[in-house]
Amino acid sequence: MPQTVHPDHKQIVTADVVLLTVVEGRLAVGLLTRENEPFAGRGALIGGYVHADKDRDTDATAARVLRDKTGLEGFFIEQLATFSGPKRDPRGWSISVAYLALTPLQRLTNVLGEASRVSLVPVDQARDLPFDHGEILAAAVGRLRSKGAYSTLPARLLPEVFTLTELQATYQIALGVPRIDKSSFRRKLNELALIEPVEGLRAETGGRQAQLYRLRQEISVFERRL
Amino acid sequence: MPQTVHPDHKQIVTADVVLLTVVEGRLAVGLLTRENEPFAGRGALIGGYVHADKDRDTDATAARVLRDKTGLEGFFIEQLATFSGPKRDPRGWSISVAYLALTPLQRLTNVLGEASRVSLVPVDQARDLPFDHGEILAAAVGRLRSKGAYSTLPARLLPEVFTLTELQATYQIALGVPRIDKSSFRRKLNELALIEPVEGLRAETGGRQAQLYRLRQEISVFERRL
DNA sequence: TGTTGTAAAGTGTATTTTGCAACTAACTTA
DNA sequence: TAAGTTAGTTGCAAAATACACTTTACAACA
Repeated sequence: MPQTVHPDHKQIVTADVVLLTVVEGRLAVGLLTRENEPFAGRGALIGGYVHADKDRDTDATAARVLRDKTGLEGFFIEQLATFSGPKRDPRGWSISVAYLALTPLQRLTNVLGEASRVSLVPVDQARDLPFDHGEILAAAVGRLRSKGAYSTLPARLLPEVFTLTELQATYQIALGVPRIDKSSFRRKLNELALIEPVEGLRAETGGRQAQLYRLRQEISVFERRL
Repeated sequence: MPQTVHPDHKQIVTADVVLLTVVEGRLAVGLLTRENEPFAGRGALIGGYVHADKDRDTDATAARVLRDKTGLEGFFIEQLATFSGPKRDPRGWSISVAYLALTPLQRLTNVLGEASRVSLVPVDQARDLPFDHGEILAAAVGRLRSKGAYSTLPARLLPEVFTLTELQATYQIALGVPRIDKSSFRRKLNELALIEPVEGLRAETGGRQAQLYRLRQEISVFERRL
């Protein structure tokens, strides 16, 4: 904490959101075409200035920015890390608190038309992002991959109600692994009591109907032994 | 990232470091007696303003602050999280990038005398810290506890060279568990090839001399299955 | 209406990992 | 040289996990 007088440097303080979802079995990031300089016309993370007068904290900035730019609210969002330095923004020394947001694709359908500026790009094709957004995206994907293995993060990529097959497929995509064993996966879900069944079955496909489940919101991170 | 004109609010941007070590078998945090208002005379985390002109990024701020206030360099340090809001600092809306630093107690001996302003307080006795430093401390301890179980973080609380018994004791303290099984602990260390023996034995105590080891720097985080 | 295709859900078991306890080794002290 | 202390190893039972296979439930269609 400050020991000396507040220095007079004007610092750019922003929040940037990495909005991830699953498109055709692949992780995709929501990018916004920039209207203003710098990098006007390029696709970048969803971000904006922190407004000290109206934002309770940077979490609120992230939520506000997401709401303003997509028109939607209630995303799952958590703080990722903070990026800073003189080079990352051509306007000068800047600091950006980055957030990871996860959403089912279904929520975004209204936002994706021609009219909107939001586009979804597979994460492995999102190259040459402006600022240090490539680095921020890599950190977000890394967080999802590593924390996903011991948390319910990947479930946030699905609607509130889902089948176990959908959940497993989503974990596989989020973790970037080819295949998780079905019985192991379900055994863990039961042991940890992460999910609970809800009324109703899902038909959709040609076979047996699947039981629907939702997250039991209490638990989100579980333990590992040494 | 910014879409609009840079707002004119002057935001306080700081870095705060949670310096943890082990004192008499317990986790302790390094606190600094504040010289200036607000909270002059109280013990607080080691922090300072980000200087956009001389700090490469906030990581550099944290390292600089730690060096300036303790006179020491080369601490293990990693970014923790960022705290912000209008209330946490009485001077106004502020944002603080918090860092977790770990050190062996031995490194601090010169800094702890009467002359120095650094004091070590057991983490469970560090109550009523100024600003939101209590919350930041809790986040740091939480990070060490959770990430410690699948990383070499706890080893950073020891000197570069250590015995396996010391390492195990340190893991137990860092993770806050009463006892880890000796053979399981050593089996894992070997499987993961986290450490390597160095020349020399440690006598110290009344029994058999212990082989000395150091971290193999390549690996710091290891995996778990689902 | 019975056969076939498909996906969900459950079962059995071999294998791996872990936890516990005892044991051997090396050194100090008296 | 006997007793005390800590380091390091080993064997085995119990638990957790991965893999293959079976059963259940539904749709489509001859």
